[in-house]
Amino acid sequence: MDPIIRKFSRHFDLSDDERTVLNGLTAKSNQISANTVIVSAGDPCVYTYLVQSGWCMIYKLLPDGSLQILSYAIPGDFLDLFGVVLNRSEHSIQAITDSRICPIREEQILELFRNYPRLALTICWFGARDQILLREQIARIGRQSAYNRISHLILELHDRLHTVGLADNDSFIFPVTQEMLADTLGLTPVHVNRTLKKLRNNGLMDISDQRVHILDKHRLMEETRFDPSYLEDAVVPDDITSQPVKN
Amino acid sequence: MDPIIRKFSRHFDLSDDERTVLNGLTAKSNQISANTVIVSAGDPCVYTYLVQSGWCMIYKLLPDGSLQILSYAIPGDFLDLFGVVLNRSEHSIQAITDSRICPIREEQILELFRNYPRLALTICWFGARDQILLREQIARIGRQSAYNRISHLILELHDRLHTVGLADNDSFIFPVTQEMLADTLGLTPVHVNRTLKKLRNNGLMDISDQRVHILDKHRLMEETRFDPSYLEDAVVPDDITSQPVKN
DNA sequence: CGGTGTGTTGAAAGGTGTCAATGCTAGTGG
DNA sequence: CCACTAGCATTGACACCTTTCAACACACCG
Repeated sequence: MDPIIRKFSRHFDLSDDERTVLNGLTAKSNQISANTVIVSAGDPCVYTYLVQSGWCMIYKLLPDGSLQILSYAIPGDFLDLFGVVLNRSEHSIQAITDSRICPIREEQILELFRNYPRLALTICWFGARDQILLREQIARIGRQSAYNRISHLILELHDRLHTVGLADNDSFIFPVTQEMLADTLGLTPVHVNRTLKKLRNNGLMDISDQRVHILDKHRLMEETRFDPSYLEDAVVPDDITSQPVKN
Repeated sequence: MDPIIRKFSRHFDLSDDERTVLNGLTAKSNQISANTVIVSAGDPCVYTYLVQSGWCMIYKLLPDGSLQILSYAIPGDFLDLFGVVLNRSEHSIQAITDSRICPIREEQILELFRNYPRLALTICWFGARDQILLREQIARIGRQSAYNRISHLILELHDRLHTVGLADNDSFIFPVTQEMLADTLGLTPVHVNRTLKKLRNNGLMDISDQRVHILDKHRLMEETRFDPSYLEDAVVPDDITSQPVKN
């Protein structure tokens, strides 16, 4: 089954008509190699993308030359879903690994809004979820120690990856360098390194060789007070899902 | 003219039909007093709100007891616009000042998606803008000094308030305590106080008596490297705005 | 084989936090 | 009208988490 169908199906049962439209969205995809810049800040927003495989990062290059990574996109995530209603992108997007992404034209999204209100609403749900992740990121950076920032982010990623079948119970492939972790969490690479060492010595997690090993998830969640409820799926409200597809 | 009409009109010309629907959204409004909790984390999402007057804050209470303010809502802003597609709220919302807010039922938003695609898309635009502000907040907290965090936030708020006529060229009412500023920017109240003093001594801005005075906007923008372009309005794409209202 | 990116470690500096005390203003109640 | 309190702003001294600077190890790769 096409990933996009699976993604939307999580929220309600699709009609045949809707399946056809969604399949049309992902008819073609592009293979891109690691470090490819997909969207550059200031670019006009013409496409949104569905990540089929690989990791991407959404980031801002600040005027002082520093880098702030805002979020990571993993398979199943949309890149810049709402970008299509904006004139130009305020951030940049880059592939971290070799990736396969599926470009979706602005026009195709608008078509959903015109004629497929349930799909349009579901897209809003994806957007709402992105917002939740951004808010969680703010709370991480704003009010937690380096130790907890890293723990919390790793737990979140583990949960997200597990949902799409890319993590087993205690490990996953993690193509993020310590420097990128630093640029994500508002730290320095050096301090990330020291903190990772401490996490390892404490028997909580081990990040090495592009792989995260969660050594003691229970204690990790307890010490970080990680509450994964914000990652749960929602269901699109009945009163619209039960509507006929077209008005 | 009703504020909500003005808000949507900024993006395209409304049909009479659309005006009627929008007016219906804001038919009634509630006066609430300062410090009222409007939404509490964990609540089911039944309403979104349009702020007509006053300031509100969106925040998270963290498990360790600390507070992270995520964003501020000023008149013309929606509170929790996408909340309606979620099962429960992940954050809390509280009035900072006495405020007038206009509750909008979930069902009313869904109605827009069913029958008023242009309005639904515009709502996405508002959501996209919220996302941009959240991302900017991440960059502020993650990669800037206390000095620049405060400057940047104040410049952003000044711009936003100016847009809705609540700031003149160099000052605005600012009902935010130093402690709240600290909880917004990931600092301590003590350090906020010292930093404000430094900003004042440097002749950049003065915050006192619930009011911000911008003393030297040019230098402030230069030192902070503040680029307000992310605050500009976008226009909803022609190809949907030129569509008939109903399909 | 040298170059480059990444990880690792040490020492020192510094921005920010912590603790604690004081002043100020508005509001409350006697 | 005056205590009295509560909330907020302000300041000093000191501790500490994090940064900065620098050096070195290691793996990968052309």
